Amino acid sequence: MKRSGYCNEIGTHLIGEQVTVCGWVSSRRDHGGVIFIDLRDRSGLVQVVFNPERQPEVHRQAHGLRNEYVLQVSGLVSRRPPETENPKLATGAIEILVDRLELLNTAQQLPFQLDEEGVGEATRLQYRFLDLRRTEMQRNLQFRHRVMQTVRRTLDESGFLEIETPMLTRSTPEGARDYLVPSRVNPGQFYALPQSPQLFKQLLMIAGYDRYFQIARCFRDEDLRADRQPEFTQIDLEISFVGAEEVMALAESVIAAVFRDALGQGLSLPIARLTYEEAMDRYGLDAPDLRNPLQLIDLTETLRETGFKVFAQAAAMTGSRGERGMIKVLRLPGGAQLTRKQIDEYTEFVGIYGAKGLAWIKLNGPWQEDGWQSPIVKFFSEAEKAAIVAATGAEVGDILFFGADRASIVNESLGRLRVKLGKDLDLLRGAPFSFVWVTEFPLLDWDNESRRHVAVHHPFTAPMVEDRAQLDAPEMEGRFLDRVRSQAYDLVLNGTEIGGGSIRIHDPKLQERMLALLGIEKEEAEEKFGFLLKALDYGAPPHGGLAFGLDRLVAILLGVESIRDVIAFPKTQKAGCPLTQAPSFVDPLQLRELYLRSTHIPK
RNA sequence: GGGGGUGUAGUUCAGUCGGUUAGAACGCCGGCCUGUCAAGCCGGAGGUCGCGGGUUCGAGCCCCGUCGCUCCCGCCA
Repeated sequence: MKRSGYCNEIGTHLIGEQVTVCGWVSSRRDHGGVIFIDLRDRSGLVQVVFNPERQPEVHRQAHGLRNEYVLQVSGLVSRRPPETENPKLATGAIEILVDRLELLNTAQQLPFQLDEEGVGEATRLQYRFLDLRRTEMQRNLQFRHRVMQTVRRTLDESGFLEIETPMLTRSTPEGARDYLVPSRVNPGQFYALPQSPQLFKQLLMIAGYDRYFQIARCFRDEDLRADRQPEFTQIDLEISFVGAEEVMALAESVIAAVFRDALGQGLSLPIARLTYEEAMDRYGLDAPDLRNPLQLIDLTETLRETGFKVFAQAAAMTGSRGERGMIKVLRLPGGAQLTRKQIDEYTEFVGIYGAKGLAWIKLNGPWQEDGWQSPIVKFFSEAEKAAIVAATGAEVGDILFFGADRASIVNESLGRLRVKLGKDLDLLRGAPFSFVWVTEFPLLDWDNESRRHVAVHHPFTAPMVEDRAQLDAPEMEGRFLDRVRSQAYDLVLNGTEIGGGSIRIHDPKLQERMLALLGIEKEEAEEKFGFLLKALDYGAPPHGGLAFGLDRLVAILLGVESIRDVIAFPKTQKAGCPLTQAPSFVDPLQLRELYLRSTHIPK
């Protein structure tokens, strides 16, 4: 049952040789006389030819072949006759003249055609084993493999140890909802599937392993998105005796290796950087796509005294915890030609993010000549108009979009509008892949719902050395702590966060203080992750690390919209698997063994 | 939990104002066909219009409910 190679490997160098290939019938063209079949395997296609004059018996056999039948064919590699070469095919210069045909298996008519575009995802996932035969999915998963191997090799060569950590672990506070696994031998108790190997990798640093990595499956029981699955894969790494610079440099070297090996492209290093503050100021989001030339401009000071009440009120706003009001503008060059309908659609769009409206000015001409078309322009003084032009550089033909509200609403709504305009109007410029580091994230954020601070990254992230004193000042408790910066960094690719990490706290006193600021009681901390706190007491080295979202990274590099297209067996938006029908009800006996009873009442 | 989109043949879709027998392409089946590669020509089969209820003389189309898939908000690093 030997085969001489993959279909795609049969080339002109084998002309005159006898070969054997195995694969699926991708298409057949039966002329009554000569029959052509494209035989497909994971490598690609090769045309095999059944000629009645060459092998009448085999030719007769070939009449019965249908799509997706599984064959083994042996024959002579031959240059195609002149005028019949197919330049669209890698193997298009040759064909195999079949002498022997073995029908390894037949196949029913497929539920969808493998070469059809736009087949519904429900059907594709239900028959994923067929969907995965498609060229695109073959390409995606083979590319993903290449990325993973490159990561492994690169990190191995950089002295990293690949170490596995438990999948059955314990629930941690903070973060996402856990997937729980009941313990049979410990009635009433549960494991949690890991949201990430975070605590374990810190323990490995404390244990002296110095450089750890893992391509780790992570689980989070939250609602899904196009770039979010309940289980996903992280390239997780951690290093001892380093600062943020070393971690970022290492991460860059990994990404550069992926570019070189998987994409065959160079990547110019170092990757550009922005602080969180700069990113929010200019782009309104912490993951900006720098291919988009549009920027936000802060007009809060310029228009603080304006007669337009909506703006003036926003500028005067001070939130309960120090969140300011803000006026920002987004200038769209050439945007004066947007229709009223388009503007209405953008107004509705920013409403999704909490904006109460979207003020705009079309610059049909200079303001001095009454050239500004806008529902709000009548409120502005001449000085304000001049200042708006000076601040934005706006020219005739442009449109200005304004946001005025709490800073978080202004930034998010205009930031998202910037992204949407970039997509709608095809504004993205420059290289197809644009990386940027975003650094100096805030350490803490105020959560209004629970009335306490929460960690922006996670509770083990170290503050910036310069800001440490603010944390320790007792009078700071519960006040404006969102101004403290952390040693956290995100790597952003084309406007999507593909990796993030931080330098961790290795000082037990600081870790204790941090937990106190997060409102986690000593007892609770002791119970939930006392093991980490204890470990910090036994000689914890300074350490830090980072994790890449492998699914997102691969999806962006391949230019596919959804990470489901780079995962072999993904789940639907309701976290189900149409192939296996998971999740499912289980036998009551299984539940009894686990000391469980469902409270669910079927409708 | 909320908002938007969508569901018609195996697949992708069309289906007018509510009106007679629900169409097309591809696929499938049969026949013909010796250089195709989107093979070609002739013929044919194939429908619980997601599901349930309602309005109507009459519903793929209107109304109510429900389910699936999908995009987004909330949630989630």
